[in-house]
Amino acid sequence: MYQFLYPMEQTNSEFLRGTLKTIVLNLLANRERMYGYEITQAVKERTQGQLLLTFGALYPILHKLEQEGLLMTESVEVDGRTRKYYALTPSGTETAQQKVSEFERFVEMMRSLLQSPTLALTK
Amino acid sequence: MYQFLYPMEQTNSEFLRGTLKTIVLNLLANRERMYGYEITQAVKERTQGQLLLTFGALYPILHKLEQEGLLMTESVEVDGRTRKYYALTPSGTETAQQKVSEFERFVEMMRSLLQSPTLALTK
DNA sequence: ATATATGTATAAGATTCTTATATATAAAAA
DNA sequence: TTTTTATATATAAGAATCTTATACATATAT
Repeated sequence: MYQFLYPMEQTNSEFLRGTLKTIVLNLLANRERMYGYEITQAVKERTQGQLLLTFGALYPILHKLEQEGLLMTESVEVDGRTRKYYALTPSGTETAQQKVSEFERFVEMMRSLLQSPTLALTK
Repeated sequence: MYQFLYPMEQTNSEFLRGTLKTIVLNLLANRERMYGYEITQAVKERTQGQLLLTFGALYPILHKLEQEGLLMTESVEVDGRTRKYYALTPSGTETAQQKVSEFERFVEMMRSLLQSPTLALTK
């Protein structure tokens, strides 16, 4: 009945800015192919409802990634409606991996900026 | 002569989007008060030249944080030029700490989205 | 004399996201 | 049986956030 036993706090954190492409590419890296609605549901599940990726944000991203040659599409007719599948191209697979490394590097950089110097001997 | 022995790779990563306020607030949390130019230099040093915070990004942030009551300013005349110091208000100190927690939560959320399900038993 | 370092600040433009809206079918609940 | 919820793709207006360019000004090093 209820999807979550406890209401989850939603993070529409400003930190998300600039991470959505990376999220989409990496979800696709794990699942062969997905369609838009499926991606929003996967994001919701994996974050326990913390992150709700909206269509207004998702579709422009999908279209841009396709245009950049990182995704390829395949349209399938289901129940009289067109379902559009997205899958990584070889170039997209490579980019997905690069983004993860870049993210880890970014996190380390942020930590060096956020930690207090008394704890870290920064001079 | 050379500030860095090895040329550092610059990260003007898209991940930075939305993190600059957090960075500025936390630099100020460690140093009593700082002026704009000093902040750009501190960012450069702490990240070994990886992140170069430009003035075009910094000043609008400082002004906005002041307007929100998170920073207070003090102008000092040095060599015929006005140097404007920024310091955290009590509210700014609180926000700085909150941002760090929020960032750590964000990183965990990102990891749950970026990791491959074969490694992580996601379902 | 020229370049580099120090210093504050605005403005035009690009990118990225949020919120609102449009369209449409199927299943479940009231 | 009517309404709500879930499923499905997509655009557009607007807000927020950064990048790049520019303006102004002094001091020091080359």
